[in-house]
Amino acid sequence: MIARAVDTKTRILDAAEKLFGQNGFDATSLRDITAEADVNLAAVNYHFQTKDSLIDAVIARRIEPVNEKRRSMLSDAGPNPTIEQILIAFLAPILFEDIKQIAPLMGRIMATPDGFITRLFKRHFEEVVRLFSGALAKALPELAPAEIAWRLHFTAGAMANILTRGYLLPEVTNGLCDPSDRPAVLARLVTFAAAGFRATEGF
Amino acid sequence: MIARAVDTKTRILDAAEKLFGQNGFDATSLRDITAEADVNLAAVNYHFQTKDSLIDAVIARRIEPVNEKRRSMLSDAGPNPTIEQILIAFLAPILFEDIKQIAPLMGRIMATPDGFITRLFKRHFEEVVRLFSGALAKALPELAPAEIAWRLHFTAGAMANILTRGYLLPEVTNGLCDPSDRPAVLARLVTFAAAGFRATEGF
DNA sequence: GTCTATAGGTTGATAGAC
DNA sequence: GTCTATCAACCTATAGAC
Repeated sequence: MIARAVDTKTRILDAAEKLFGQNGFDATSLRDITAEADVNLAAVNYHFQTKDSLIDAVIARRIEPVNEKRRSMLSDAGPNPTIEQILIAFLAPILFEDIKQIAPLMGRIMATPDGFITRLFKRHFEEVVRLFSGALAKALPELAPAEIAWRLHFTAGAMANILTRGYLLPEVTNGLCDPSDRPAVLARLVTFAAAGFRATEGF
Repeated sequence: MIARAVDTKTRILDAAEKLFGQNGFDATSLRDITAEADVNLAAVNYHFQTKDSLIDAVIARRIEPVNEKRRSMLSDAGPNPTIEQILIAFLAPILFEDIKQIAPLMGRIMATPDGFITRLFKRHFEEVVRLFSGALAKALPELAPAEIAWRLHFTAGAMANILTRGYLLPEVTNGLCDPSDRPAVLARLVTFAAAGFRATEGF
């Protein structure tokens, strides 16, 4: 009998992460997951009790490292970071997570407005959003707090759209845009968002 | 017997639109829809054959008027519209559709990456995206076409985030932001995105 | 911890009376 | 066109053997 590289619980988490990212939480059944993981159906309920609890575990496993990276990058930028440094600290950790194939999952979380997922979203993102709002408010003292919140919301939406629908860009532009070149995507989004943050209120 | 205000087919479309917007396409069963519409389950299959076909009908009914409004607003702005005019023509028709309660549906479409919805999305949006990309390219001749596409993608993401997760802003900011004030939201997003479009490439 | 088997509920779609 | 009744397929979750 060939020993497995990882234990059943991790196999389930990996398979669930992949399929949730690909097809969404609703559209992925526990049977899809156990087939992908090559484990028995009942193992899911043994390790995670319910499907909702599995979703929670899948998300929690990935979000905290991203937020930790955000905090450390923001901290590394010193006591008076530029807007660009703040935006990079906010965006780079999640954009570059693609390598581990978890960006689709993050995109899916951003794109699922249902109550349960929203609660997870708030639980894991609210604190880091407050941290970055504070940093941006310090870098842009002339901008009202509400305006900071709005513009961070816009930036997060742009980011989410890359994660969820980035693949559409090459199709619409006949290959002109390449969403898989993450450093270039990051540079573009930071340029765009930084200019947006520096804009004078009203038009 | 009290005559109904609208026929069964329209009642189904209205109920489906409402529930798809609220809870998503997957999470809304045909039984949910027929209960909301107060019609018989079999009526759905009689009028629309399949659920996918119903989804198509619901989306098609709303998207074309929005795109028509976009085209006419862009046309009304004359042969050399400003970036602000172009962005307003693109954003206002969908942001102000909220009054008819269809913004949740639009947000849901933007936020559903699954294959079938994506095909509908492309079918109904690709042409108008090309039209506005062309207008922006004309207004910003120094900007590479790929850059136009990227920045319109960012703007659409910000817009989608308002439609899908705008309700989070008052919660996170303790009521500082009011997403229901659509003219103010439009002004803010246009200010933000116009500055982003005018940004110099690279940082 | 892992399995088989199944309970118990939902779904989309249809057949056939009226 | 609208109804009742129902099918076949799917789902999550669990009980109980090993």
